Amino acid sequence: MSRQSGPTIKDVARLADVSIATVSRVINHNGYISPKTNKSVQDAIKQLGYRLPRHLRDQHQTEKRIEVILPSITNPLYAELYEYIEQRMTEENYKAFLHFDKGDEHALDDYVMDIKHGTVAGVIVSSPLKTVGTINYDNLPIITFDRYIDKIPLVKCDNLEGGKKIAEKVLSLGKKKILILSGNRQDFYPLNNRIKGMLSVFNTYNIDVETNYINFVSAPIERRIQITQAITQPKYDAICCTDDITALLVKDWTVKLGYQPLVTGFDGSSFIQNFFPDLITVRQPTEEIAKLLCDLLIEKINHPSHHFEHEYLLPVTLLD
Amino acid sequence: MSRQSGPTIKDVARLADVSIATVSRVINHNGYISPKTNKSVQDAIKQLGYRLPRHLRDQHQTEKRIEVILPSITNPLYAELYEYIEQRMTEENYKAFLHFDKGDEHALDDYVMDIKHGTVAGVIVSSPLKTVGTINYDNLPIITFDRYIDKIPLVKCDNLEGGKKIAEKVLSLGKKKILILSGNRQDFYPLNNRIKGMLSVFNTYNIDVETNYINFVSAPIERRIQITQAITQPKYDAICCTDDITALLVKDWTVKLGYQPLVTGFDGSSFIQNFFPDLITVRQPTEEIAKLLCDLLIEKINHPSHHFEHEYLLPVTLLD
DNA sequence: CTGAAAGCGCTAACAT
DNA sequence: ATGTTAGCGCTTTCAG
Repeated sequence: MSRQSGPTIKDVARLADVSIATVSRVINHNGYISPKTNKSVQDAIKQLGYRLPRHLRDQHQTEKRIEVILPSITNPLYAELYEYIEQRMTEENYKAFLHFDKGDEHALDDYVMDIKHGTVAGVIVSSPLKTVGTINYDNLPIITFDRYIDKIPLVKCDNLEGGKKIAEKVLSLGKKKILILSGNRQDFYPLNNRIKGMLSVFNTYNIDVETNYINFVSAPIERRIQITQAITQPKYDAICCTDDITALLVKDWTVKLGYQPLVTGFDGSSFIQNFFPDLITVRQPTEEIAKLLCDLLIEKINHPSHHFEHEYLLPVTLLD
Repeated sequence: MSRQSGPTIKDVARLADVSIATVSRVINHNGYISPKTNKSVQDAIKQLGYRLPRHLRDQHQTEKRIEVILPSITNPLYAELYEYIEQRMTEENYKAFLHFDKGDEHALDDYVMDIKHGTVAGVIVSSPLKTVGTINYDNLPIITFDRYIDKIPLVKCDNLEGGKKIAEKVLSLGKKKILILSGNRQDFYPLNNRIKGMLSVFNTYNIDVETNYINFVSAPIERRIQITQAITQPKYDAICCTDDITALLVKDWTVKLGYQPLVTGFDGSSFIQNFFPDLITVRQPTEEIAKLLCDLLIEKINHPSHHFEHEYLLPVTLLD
């Protein structure tokens, strides 16, 4: 094996005139060390610019790793969520690592192995990953944001309530002919809670409502095309989208088409709040979601066999 | 040391009835292995769900790491840049890791050590990090996006040209009284090239131009406040901002103030192009920047002593 | 409080 | 083509 070129504890030990065991101890604040040797070792470390190599940092859990798997950070919702997660995890002395879902449904297996190898402390997922039959996920330190994966605890906002609030708002504005547009095929069937919430209200008032979806594609350009196909004529009073990005695209398209229905979104990231303050949408409490995800995960890391709910619901706010 | 709980190559070896060396060879596609043993080993690996632990994956460079240090991904420009970097690095069989600049100016040192330990392959930075005197950065696999850090090669778009294009556009629209507003104090002094470009054009035509800046703060809310302080009266024909986010904030504020100067931005991320198609701005070629960053870095990893320019300039497009 | 030494899971000569 | 064995840099008993 090629010898590492940076300084090792051996070098530090030699310089400080102690054994490598002692150096190890001061690095890990382990066992007792006399103030005197401590100082001389610290000095040697500084002088040589010594640092524990990464691979040993996670072999020995010096740096507790959390893997975060997201579909993309191009959507401000996820970008913000990740930044909050990263912040909180840092506060709690963990280190977050971001991964994108590459369409490999079995990606989770690898992380599970890493957990078993003791080399990652926990995982946060918000991608539609699959579970593998032979593994028991019950006591594993994994938490999900808004995705159902087997028995893994899930955190999400109250989508049903959000859908209702949107619908009520739309009704209060006197809209009668409505399209519910899902920005995502998966969410369309089985019907997701946002749509269910909207429908429950609309149906109560016998409102004329249609539903449609566009296939999920991350590139806005392609979504655009699908939207133009879904909305060809100005026949709706209001178009209720299941996410903000779709809403913005719809808004843009309808303007071009020369008609201006009410368009509503869903998610309400800070970015959207700041730069599209006029969009009627529902705010997912990103910061609170991140906090809860982290806190639950850490709880699960420390007490694998504690009882966890299958679902944690966070309240939602209408932005109008 | 606590024994790792996942299966090890030892287990695989036992099951496949070969030596651990053989298992190691099939894992690393090293040396010669008979098709027969290969198969039995592969089977054993599958059966046990064996996986090379992370720490060994990077100890032995099985997975070549690239560390990417960014200020934030809350700005779509950086979010997109990172996604492109991540994509390209994956294509090239590297694995990208995202880190946020935590205000620790000496963060680079740690990465340098990791490089020397052979445990990270390269680094891409876009944060104002400091360099440490004792280290020679010349042949180190580090590349910068739009930041001057000592002798590290830098990739950026042609900010000077971008500034000129913006100014020409503004003039062509007949604007006479202009404010150049920097969204970032650091960029204001020493004057950055975007502003220099604008000024060079405005001055040629003897246009009445003022300059101002707001202190950089990532939270848009705080920026808002600063903007309201910078722009209290409708005295400008046009306000040229050095980034899109600031431009959006300014636009929003001026509307509220009841006057509508021409507002221009800078960056032109896909997000902005898609959702603010009306904003006059300059497009940084994010994808090309990412590609160049990656390609140069990989070149530098493989040929540390090749000659590299100090600066690589990518062309810019006016979006109007 | 500190050092010697065994061991971690793996890779890489060196044999055969 | 495969096994044996000596490391790798560090942590962790176990003595003293």
